[in-house]
Amino acid sequence: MIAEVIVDIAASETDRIFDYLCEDTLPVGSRVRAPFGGKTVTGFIIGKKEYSDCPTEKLKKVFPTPDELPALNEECLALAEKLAARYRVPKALTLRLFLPAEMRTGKVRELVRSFAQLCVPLEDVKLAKNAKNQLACAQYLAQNGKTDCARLNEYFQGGVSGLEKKGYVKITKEQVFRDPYKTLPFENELRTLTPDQTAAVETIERDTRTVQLLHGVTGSGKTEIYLTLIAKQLQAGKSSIFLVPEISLTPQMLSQLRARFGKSCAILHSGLSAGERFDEWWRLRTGEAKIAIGARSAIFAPLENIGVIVIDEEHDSSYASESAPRYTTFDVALLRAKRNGCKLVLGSATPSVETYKRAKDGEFSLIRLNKRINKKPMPEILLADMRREVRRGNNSAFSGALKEELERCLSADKQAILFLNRRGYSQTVICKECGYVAKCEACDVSLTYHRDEDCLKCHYCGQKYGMLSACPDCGGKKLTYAGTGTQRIVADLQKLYPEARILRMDNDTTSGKEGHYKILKAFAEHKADILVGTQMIAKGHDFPAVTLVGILDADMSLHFNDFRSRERTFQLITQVAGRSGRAEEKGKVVLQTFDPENDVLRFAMDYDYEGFYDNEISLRAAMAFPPFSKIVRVLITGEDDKKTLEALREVYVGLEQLYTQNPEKFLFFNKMRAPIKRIQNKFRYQVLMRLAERDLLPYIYGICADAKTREVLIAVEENPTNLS
DNA sequence: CGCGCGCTCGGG
DNA sequence: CCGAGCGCGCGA
Repeated sequence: MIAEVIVDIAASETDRIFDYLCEDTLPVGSRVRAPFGGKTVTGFIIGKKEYSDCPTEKLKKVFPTPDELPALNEECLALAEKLAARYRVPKALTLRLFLPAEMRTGKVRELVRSFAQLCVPLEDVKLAKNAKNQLACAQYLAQNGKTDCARLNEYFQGGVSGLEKKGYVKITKEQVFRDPYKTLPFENELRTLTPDQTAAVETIERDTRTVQLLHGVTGSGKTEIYLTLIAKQLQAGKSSIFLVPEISLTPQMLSQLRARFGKSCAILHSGLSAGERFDEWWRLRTGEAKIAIGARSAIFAPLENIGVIVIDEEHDSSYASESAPRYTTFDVALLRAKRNGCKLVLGSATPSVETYKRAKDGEFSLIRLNKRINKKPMPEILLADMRREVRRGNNSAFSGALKEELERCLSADKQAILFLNRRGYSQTVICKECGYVAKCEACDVSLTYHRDEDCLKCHYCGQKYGMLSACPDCGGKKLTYAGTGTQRIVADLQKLYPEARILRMDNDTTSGKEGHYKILKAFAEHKADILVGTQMIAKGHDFPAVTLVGILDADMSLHFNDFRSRERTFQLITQVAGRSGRAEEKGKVVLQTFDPENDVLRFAMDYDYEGFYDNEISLRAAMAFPPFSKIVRVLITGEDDKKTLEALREVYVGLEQLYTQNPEKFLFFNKMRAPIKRIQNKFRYQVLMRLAERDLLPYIYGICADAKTREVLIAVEENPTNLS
């Protein structure tokens, strides 16, 4: 038979079907080895047929890999096809998404092991006198039966192969699984839910819409709802996908899930060894495990007959892929949900504005959980006006209120978390006396200081503004650009509280995930009193002894040069506040800002998501930002400046034509240098657009795909999270 | 993507 | 006249 093969080479030139001869038994979806242009590459059979249009003498034969099942099922193939078309990338790239990386890199050596077994009685084994190893090996096999060849070779060097050659031993290849679980007892039982939770589960099951948004305050018991939905599907013989932000796959959560679902669940996360991850993937593929749990990439889990897909912390930015194909997890999840006829459940305490709008518009079902399960109030948030602190002569990073609370906290032998946000190197100009922030007149987005040109720029429209020498509002001269770094904070803090044990966690000092985990563990065990860190300490961790959270520079995130900065700030504060007072003691949060009247901070203080949303959505509408438009950035990067510029020109010509033909569909269109002109030796240019409708997107992808060359990379980013 | 072919340029 | 270097097109 003829196999239609996609070779695993990520290039547009090879992105087409190549016909090969193959065995009739080799199913569609199989991974194969295919002779291709002088050497042998991996390929995927995406179809089979009787005849090929290709001249017979050109046809070569593919040979199978030792996989026990085709690596890709029909749904995966169809989905890979769709994604390749949607993002205009080679099919090899989208097919890869469905496989564990280990399968491609071949780093997993223990996938198949050889097993030896005697095939004649021991008495019939006739050997030369000096063949001691073979004899010993045969005796061992007679006694122990089928044995791993690797082990036999260790004991009796060369013995097995000698026996095999003489036909006394049969060698079979078998797949072995590593078991990352200590065999744990588990219960797949439904737990007792609160009436609110039960109602939520029932609504989700009853509602006919595919997408269900679960909007529940922190501590309202969303996780138990997900687990119940999944457990019910499991009982009905259906599989599930449960997605969480990478960061929240903490050891506690993992053991909780394993205790609940045992071997029925497979956990795909970066903490596993390559081999373990690989085996977890195969357990899903074979159907031995029916629940896939993991970060973004787990949406590609090789499952069939999916009963429910859950995306927890739906608003989390880690759900957007940052390299080609730049898929959004939601889009893929929706495709899979529709294909499987199942529900897609999104959960968050602070849904993204885009998602919430769709829910309010009735496209998604909206389920609210307004009460915390333990009925405890949310921690109280105190606002510390940093302008007043400056006026009083306090130029430190700590307000009087924060110091007061810290002292109270430390003397009660409780723990505190100090949080500071140094996202990127955005240089926002802020007046320390009145809280004024320089913003673009056209875009209402914070301006960014550019040292090389000594000017302020808007990253959304490229407009330049002169650098300020004094605050235009109050005339103050105390204009600053950046927040204080973690190191400085820790040093100052130690000076203030020489007795306190302080831990610091940030990307510069803490190497790798292991390091992070160690620090968090030490803090959880109360081996320190204060934890200072960035974003990463905000998520998912449970520190019962923490009664105080300090947010040192809320303005940093609030005035980031991004249309989502308000939204992110609200999410951040809500999330960080959730770290405080998780056990008996009531928690407190001190929120330091130069802009105490800011409405986002006010809404966050009151835990008023609805208020925040109403305010934000009208702002977005007024400025025509998403979800009322689509921001598209075409980023062109290359090492050779000339060739990169050439590619920019070509893309620009194509896009400009699109623009002049459909001016009414564009809210903004311009080409410019990327705000960071060079990263890792690559020159960067961009064409920035804001579209009123999304129907032009395929053309944009098309133009960019055509202009792509070997040395110049062209990326299309939809609603990008940062514009550097 | 990686190879080989063929064209070009430079040195002998 | 020959050898190294790069651009282009091909691969089933």
